[in-house]
Amino acid sequence: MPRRTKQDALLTRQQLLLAAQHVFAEKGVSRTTLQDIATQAGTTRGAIYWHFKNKAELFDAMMKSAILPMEQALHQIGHIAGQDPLVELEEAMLQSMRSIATDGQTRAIFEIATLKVEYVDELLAIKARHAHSCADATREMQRSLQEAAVHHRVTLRVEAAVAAQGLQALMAGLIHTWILAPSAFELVSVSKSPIQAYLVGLGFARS
Amino acid sequence: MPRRTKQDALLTRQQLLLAAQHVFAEKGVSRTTLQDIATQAGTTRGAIYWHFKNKAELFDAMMKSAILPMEQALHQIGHIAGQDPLVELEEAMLQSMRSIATDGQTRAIFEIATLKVEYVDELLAIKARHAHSCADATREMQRSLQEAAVHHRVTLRVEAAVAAQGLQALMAGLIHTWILAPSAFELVSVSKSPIQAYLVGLGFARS
DNA sequence: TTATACATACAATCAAGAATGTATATTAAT
DNA sequence: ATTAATATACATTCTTGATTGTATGTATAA
Repeated sequence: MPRRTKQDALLTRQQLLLAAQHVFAEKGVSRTTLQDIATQAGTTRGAIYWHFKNKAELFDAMMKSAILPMEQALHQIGHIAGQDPLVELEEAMLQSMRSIATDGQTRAIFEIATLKVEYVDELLAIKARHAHSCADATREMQRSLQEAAVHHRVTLRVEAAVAAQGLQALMAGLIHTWILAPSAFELVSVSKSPIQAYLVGLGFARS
Repeated sequence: MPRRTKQDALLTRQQLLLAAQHVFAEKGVSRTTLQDIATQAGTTRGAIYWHFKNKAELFDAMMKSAILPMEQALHQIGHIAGQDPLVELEEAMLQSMRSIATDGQTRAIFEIATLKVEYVDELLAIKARHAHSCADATREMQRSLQEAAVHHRVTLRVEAAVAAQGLQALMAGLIHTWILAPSAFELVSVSKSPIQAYLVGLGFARS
């Protein structure tokens, strides 16, 4: 039955990525066999080896396909003209939390990235990419904080780069802690106050 | 040559744990074979199977042996009578950071726990233990924050439990981000200001 | 007709675990 | 104090299952 149309091929490729996401989240990356993924996708290993070189590249592609939309969404919230940059920053962070807490796909990706994969050998490149997007996020936050400082006419009590590093860490820590034990607290509602407290501590007036 | 003395046996056990730590940090848990660990320890797989049931229990024992001293150290810093609880809390957090940044053993453990292991199946129990000690730390922080609030005669601007959750997340996030890219910033010095900012944001006066 | 998009079959590797071997420390009896 | 008996602390060997990569088959779209 092989040799389907190009659209069909693209579809099976996407199904493979989706299947990989499911199985990785359930069994962890190292323990999922390509057979597992093929079965979940309703195909055979042959299809996987046609679309991807091996498990590492499949995982790589899966991560990219999942992270790209998130990065774009985060980057797009540069800032609407005239808006309060601080409110925008806060809202962007909480929005990220919201999607993690409510959207199963997003949550699965975070679970895999933080608890279900070992960053060694071929996967070290992916770790590097995570570090990179982490640094990017921090820079974005730094810019937002500086703009907000100008907008609110306050001087940051902490050097901007360090302040941004702290804010990024606070967000990452909240997410990480929640992923580790989602029933321990409600991500979005609990995140709000600490973020505001931190911003107040940086010098912004409490709203 | 077998049947050595009991002290010898205990020594090989500890060497196995140390070897496991090294190899796990280097190759990741799932990819290290028991042969790897045995070789690194200068013994054979027979020794491992004598002391431990399988790799999962060896990993479990390794984590316990490494985490117990840390937990004790953290718990012992309950508080010296008459001291400022806030200063003590800050100092305890920075001290943890310091040991992670300077002590190779501690750092290796954190690296394994955050980047080199997949928490699935038999290792889910260890994930649960992490979550548990995470919750413990948060409770300790909550207590410290409340005592500090009394001591400084301020009312927390954020509910104590939530404030503690935020503080724990901030610390966890800083550590996690640093483990992901140690060369990106200096853990101890960069952590100080954000922690203070957060505490100020909770309502404590800036010192 | 040819390259594509897979499915199927095959070979090779590899690690786990169990079984077994063995030399020595302990212990109890003499 | 010796010595026999036994349990200990491993080392070695073997089997088995699982997974990977590759090679080949094949029906169909282009």
